Amino acid sequence: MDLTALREHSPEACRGRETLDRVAEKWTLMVIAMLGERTKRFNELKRECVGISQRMLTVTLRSLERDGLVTRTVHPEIPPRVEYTLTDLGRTMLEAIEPLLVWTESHAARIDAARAAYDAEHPDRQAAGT
Amino acid sequence: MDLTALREHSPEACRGRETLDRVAEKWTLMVIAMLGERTKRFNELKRECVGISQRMLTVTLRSLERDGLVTRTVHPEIPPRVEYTLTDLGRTMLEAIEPLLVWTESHAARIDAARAAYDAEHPDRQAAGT
DNA sequence: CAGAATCCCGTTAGATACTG
DNA sequence: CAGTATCTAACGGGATTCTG
Repeated sequence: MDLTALREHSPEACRGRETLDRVAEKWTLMVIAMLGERTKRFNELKRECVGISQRMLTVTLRSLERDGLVTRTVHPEIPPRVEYTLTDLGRTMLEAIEPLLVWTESHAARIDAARAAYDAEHPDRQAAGT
Repeated sequence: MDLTALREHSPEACRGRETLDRVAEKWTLMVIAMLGERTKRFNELKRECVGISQRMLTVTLRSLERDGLVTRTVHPEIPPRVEYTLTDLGRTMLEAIEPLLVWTESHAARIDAARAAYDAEHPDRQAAGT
């Protein structure tokens, strides 16, 4: 893999890093993963993204829409119904993060163990509020 | 792909989400990517992770070390030399994020375009300080 | 139901200065 | 060189209230 571009100072490289930042935003991966299953409504996403607040879901979705990763469809009904769907671009991103999601689930225990071991060996270095 | 676990409230699911958070920390992907090339020294990483501050690199590396993803080796010389290397676990993570890194580089332009288009169509909705 | 708006606090992260 | 320490501004993000 060639990562040369990430280190450069060109405008393209900056965009690459910005995109990396977007990926690294707290709820991006989670929301994309959930929408990867199928089109979903606001409250459905809210229920599934355990721990997300209403506000952050709104902000995240708006941001994903802006980046062309998610489509927002308002159905003019009462009560209102709004559906969110991955765009083609969003689906390419989903494919790109699938290995990471799988890794996350299958290695969580090992990381937990490593963390405990580290904390046991470095009783001094531990952060206060963790 | 089965993402059921991410939605659950079990301890394992919580660990999964925590691991997702760790992955989504701002500099994690970048540092892992850079170390994926080879063992590197502190200042080398600092130079390559454009935009990172000394403090954030320290914090990120310490955190990665704690999670068993990176090894820190101090060579007792003067001037001091400290080297960082991916562990086996870290290398499995590197493999998991490679598709994402590639995606990031190859789709940055499209995201940029989508963003510009969105901003043009929604002159009202734009955030102030973006 | 699906938000928008407001308030407000804790954490994050940059800048700076110091050290083994 | 490879950090640590401190101080502070900025931002993220929760809780609450209000609306079409």
